Amino acid sequence: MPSLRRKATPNQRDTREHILGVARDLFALHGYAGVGMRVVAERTGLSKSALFHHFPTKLSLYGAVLCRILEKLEERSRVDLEDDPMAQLKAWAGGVIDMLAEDRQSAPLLLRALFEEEALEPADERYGNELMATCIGRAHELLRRGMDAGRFHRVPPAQTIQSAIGMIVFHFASGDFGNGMMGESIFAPEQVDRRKEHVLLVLEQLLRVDG
Amino acid sequence: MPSLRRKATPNQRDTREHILGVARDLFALHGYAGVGMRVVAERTGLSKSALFHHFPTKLSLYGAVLCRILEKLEERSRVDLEDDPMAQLKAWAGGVIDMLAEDRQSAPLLLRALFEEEALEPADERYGNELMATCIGRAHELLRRGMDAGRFHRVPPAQTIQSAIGMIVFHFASGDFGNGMMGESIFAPEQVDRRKEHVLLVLEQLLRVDG
DNA sequence: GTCTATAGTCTGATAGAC
DNA sequence: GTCTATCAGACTATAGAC
Repeated sequence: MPSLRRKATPNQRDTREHILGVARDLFALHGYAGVGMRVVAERTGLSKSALFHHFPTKLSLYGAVLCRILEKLEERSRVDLEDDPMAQLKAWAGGVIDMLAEDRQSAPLLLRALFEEEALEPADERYGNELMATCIGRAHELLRRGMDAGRFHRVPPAQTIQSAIGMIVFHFASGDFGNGMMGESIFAPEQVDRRKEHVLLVLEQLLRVDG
Repeated sequence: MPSLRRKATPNQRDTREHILGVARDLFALHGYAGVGMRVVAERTGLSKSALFHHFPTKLSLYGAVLCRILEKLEERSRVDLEDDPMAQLKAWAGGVIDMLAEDRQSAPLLLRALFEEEALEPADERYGNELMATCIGRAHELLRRGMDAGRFHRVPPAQTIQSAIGMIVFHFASGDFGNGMMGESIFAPEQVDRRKEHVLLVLEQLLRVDG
């Protein structure tokens, strides 16, 4: 009966997952330098040494947390190239919004990773950049196709993508400031829907060619 | 000749200014927990104790840095209520963009302050919140007037402000990611102009009532 | 106002037993 | 794989001389 709840002697994978979840929450709230391995160990219920057994350095733990998030982002930003450009845009932005709304720690962590010049281990750095490039590349491609087909106004794609990311990531990283602005939790389901609606409206107004 | 370059025995104000500048750069790059008072002292050319004489705690130094930035932001976000709503919008967004572009450390510091739950000293917390509220309040007021006058479409003001802040602050905090996206430094003067143009275009497309 | 010296705590990381 | 015990160094902050 392998699918029964296992409680004792969790295997290596489960322990890793557990550590990653705890570390993600802490890094999101306090930043890389603000989190000590002691606290991570306490919250996971492990000793520090056991923790260092799973992740040989603090930086490797941080890198693993970031890559995990970027993998999800890459996965959720996929678009169907058969769709018309506006549907692709909705799929891209909608996917990213859903992902950031489901894991509330993702947006602050992503933002931090951008300006925190905390160089990751080279392998994580390469892998992370690759995932990010794929995600951004999809947006570039979808905008290019829309403009070439005459369905989108010709606006600078890089500017537009920066705006889209800003509108989306900032909002879901804005914490109490955002809660105060919106009058309720930015992660409340209906608030997430309203945010999606608004971001798509902004992009539509900018891009849509009136026919 | 009081205006000659004084080198020896700088007065208290100059020393404070010097410390604030050094600390701002460091906090922007490494976050609150990532900066030690030892490093701040080294970079300012003071001893640690001399530094603690000017700022009794690390938190008070951090608070002073943040408040300084918020003061500038408040100052630059002023609008002339006699102007028509679209001109007010341009003044508001343009002022904020200019400010963040002039002090490149401001945008990352502001973002950090939002989700870093690093409670400031109560006095700084209150003062900072007040400055921020003034700045945001101006945007709210300007949108309300524009809508009431029938010059702006009726879109949710809170959503619109979140989008404006996101488009502006994220861009100027995006560091190397942004540089890569734009193909040159996001702080190059002509890049700043292009960003301003784009953000205002987005807001115009969203808000402007065609006549 | 600035210094040297230091207190006491916390850091990331390791050694070696079980 | 997990533990206890420990390392050298960095941390914020203070005391007291000049």
